[in-house]
Amino acid sequence: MARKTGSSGEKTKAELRAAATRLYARYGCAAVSVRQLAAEVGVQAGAVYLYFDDKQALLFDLLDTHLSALAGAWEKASRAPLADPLAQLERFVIFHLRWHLVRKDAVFISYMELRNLTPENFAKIEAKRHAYEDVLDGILRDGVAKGSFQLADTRLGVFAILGQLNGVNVWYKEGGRLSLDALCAVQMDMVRGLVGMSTAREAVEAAQ
Amino acid sequence: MARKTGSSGEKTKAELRAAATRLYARYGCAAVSVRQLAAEVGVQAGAVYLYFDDKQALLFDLLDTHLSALAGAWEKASRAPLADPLAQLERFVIFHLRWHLVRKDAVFISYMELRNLTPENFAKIEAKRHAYEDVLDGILRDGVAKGSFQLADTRLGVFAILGQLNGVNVWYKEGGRLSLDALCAVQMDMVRGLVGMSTAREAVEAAQ
DNA sequence: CTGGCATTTGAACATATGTTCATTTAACTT
DNA sequence: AAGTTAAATGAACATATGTTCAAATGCCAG
Repeated sequence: MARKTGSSGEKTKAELRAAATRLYARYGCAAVSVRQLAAEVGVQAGAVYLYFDDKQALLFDLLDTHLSALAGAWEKASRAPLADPLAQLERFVIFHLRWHLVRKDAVFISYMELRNLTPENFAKIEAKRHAYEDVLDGILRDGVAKGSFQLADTRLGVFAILGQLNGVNVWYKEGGRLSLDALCAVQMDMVRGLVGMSTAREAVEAAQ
Repeated sequence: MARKTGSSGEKTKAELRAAATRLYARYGCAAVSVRQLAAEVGVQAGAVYLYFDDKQALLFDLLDTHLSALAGAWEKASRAPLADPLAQLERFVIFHLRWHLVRKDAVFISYMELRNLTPENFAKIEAKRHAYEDVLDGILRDGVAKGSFQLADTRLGVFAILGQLNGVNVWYKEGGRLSLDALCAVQMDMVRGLVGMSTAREAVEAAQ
């Protein structure tokens, strides 16, 4: 047996990407062998090297694609200008939650497998992540400048908010006791408090 | 060569634990071989099996020790009764930050290597982590019950706060622009806002 | 129907892996 | 000084690893 009936290069490559995302998230990149990955797609180990130079290139491809897609999606979502810092913050929070919650595996990998990148690849990925963090930083700075937010340090605010939001990925299960909309509302409520806008009470009452 | 001069079982075991914590945090459990670990301590691979049944047992030992120590430390730190929910919350936040910031490697492992545990071991570790989360949940419930905190959902509050605080472990470097005390103050400030106590403005002004 | 191209195999390579154990040496007891 | 115990070796085992490549097969244009 050699070439399979109905085979296509792009299809196999896409399947490899998807399988790698799934397996790396579940077991870790180092714990998944090329043979396991290939088997998941129904192919021999050697076939993987037709699409990726080596294991490192595949990992980098996954993270790089993920972060580029994130940047693109935000650019699209933030096209309409908003004057109010709180509205900007809300747009960011909801975008972030929704985008990340449907990409749990990729998100997980993009944080956990950083240490398995070569230094050059690591630098590239970090630069993209940094750019995304700067988006939120800009919103916070704007809010502080306009007197809407009270934050002693916007950089710490960025990490606090992203830490809070990324935590959701760990425990949130679709179809649980909380709908996605309700989740977003509660999270946004806490973020609003975090940045020093104390409209929390009204929001709590509205949610009850 | 067999037994080395000045060797002691407890010492070697402790060194193995320390080396494993360091290496696992840096490269991941699956990516560190028993030989690498042994070499880090200046010993042969076989020696590792005098102290741990296998790789899994070593990993479990690290996580279990870590979480037990956390529980013990909190019990000690929280002995004095506090009536005010905000004071309780402040005690928790500062305890959490200080305890975790000097154990970065162990903390990192205790989150990242969960997936490499057997199901039984995983369950044991999760139970301990859950117990710790319940501490914070209790504080939040108390604060809500007494009308101090405004939170739509204390469980989500737990995850939000722990997410925020654990994020610190990723970026905080000792000797950076922020002292540990200043860090705690800013973080507590944001937590205060998050739970709906809007004393943020005064704190910001005090910090300036 | 045929020839070239795209796609995949399967075997092979060198090396690394987790784990076991008989053997050796150091330290402690008497 | 002799005998016992504690600590560590180093070689061996079976298997798994990432990676390469000539050969084989399916697809499509002429």
